[in-house]
Amino acid sequence: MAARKVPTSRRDRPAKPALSRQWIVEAALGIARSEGLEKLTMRRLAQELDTGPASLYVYVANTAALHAAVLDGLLGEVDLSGDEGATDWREQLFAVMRSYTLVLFAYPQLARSALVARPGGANYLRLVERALDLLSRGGATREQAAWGVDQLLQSATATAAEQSAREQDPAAADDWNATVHALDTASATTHPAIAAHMPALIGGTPEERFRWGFDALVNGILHTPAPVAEE
Amino acid sequence: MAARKVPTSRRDRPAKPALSRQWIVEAALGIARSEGLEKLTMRRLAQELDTGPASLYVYVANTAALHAAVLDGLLGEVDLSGDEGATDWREQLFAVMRSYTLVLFAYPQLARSALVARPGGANYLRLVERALDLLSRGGATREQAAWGVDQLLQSATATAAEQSAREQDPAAADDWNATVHALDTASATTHPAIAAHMPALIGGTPEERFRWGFDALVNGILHTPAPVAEE
DNA sequence: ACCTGAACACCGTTCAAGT
DNA sequence: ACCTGAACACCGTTCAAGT
Repeated sequence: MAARKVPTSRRDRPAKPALSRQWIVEAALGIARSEGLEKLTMRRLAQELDTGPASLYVYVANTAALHAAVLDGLLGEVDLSGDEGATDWREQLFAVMRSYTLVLFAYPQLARSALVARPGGANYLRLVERALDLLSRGGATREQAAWGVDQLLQSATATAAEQSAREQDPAAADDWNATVHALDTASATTHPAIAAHMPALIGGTPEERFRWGFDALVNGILHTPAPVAEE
Repeated sequence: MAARKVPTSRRDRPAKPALSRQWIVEAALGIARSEGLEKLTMRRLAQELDTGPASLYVYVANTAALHAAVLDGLLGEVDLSGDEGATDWREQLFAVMRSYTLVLFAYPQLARSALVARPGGANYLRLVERALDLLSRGGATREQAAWGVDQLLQSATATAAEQSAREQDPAAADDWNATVHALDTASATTHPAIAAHMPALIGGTPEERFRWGFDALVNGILHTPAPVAEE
């Protein structure tokens, strides 16, 4: 037995591979997948790669850039083919947005960073391309499609950020319960509208709400004229 | 001159006031206001209050609870009266959502935590109450109003999170520019839809987009039937 | 009951020095 | 050019000890 203690968390690897941006991002994906984004720190990542944190800065500018790279990689898992059986553009678009949401769902906390630092990678472009095409097929004008895709992606991202945080983080779940309780016990005299809408406010499965939100947004996009841009 | 060095950042106050939850939250609001949410740490707050971080835990469970308390305080600044001149429910609702967005705008990074940890305080309830009432007046069913308010608040919160991060954080602004550049240089052969929608995709003022997004959402809410809850 | 000092277990990032 | 040890300047949270 050597006197030097080897960090227990490191499974033995055949050999220490050379550092490279690709290898770093892959390792980062692994940590995000298995331990969550909040554990994906420069120090933790360096430990996984058998080096010191300073070494990573040769390939990654900072933590935000690391998160962006991980997000871009994950967007590759979004299924753009849509529902193959459906010829209906709406059902195909729904399937794509659902797949996008599920991908963000699977990696908690990443959706939050997607809201702030929008991805601009190849996979994000593919997603936008596909959504634009489907909305156009649905009869949206150029302006409606362009701004509508923005709304749809933002809505899906926000839903994933909210929902997945709730499922993973006990504190966030407590917050949600507190909100439900606050709505539930709001006095009928001080908050008549809340009382009147009560079963509906907290009702519905997440799936029902997601589907309705999608349909409402798509209907609104198609029926609301956008200001036409100048030449 | 005393030998003991007084922290330079502390402006001299008449006397050290007794700790209390209210006083702590007020000091926290001050830091969030002047230095941003990311500077609002337990240690920084303790320093501002002339004590050690451990003392705060008597009144505040953890950092998340602190942020939630600050957010709840800020929601008190939302103008619920709406546009007094307008008798139109839609314009009033727009004014309320706009005010909500502007409040979140003024305190960068707070919108992000609002997405994850929904506030459940008195000010949040007032906002929901008002929005429900206005949507009902617009002809929404109970289910449409209940789920619609959720969508409207989520959309406004996400917009604020996105936009304010972009304005405050140079790194987030860079990300945005990178996204714009990626869209702009997307090849017409590999991404025909993006190329075809190009002026619109990055066009429009934030105000135009916000207004259109609001109208699209409201129109969708009113024209999309929601599943009726059981008794 | 309230408050505190000190400690534990972490962070991101930089930089001079090595190879 | 790439990699590193060590340091700087921070974090949140706990806990035993004080008042």
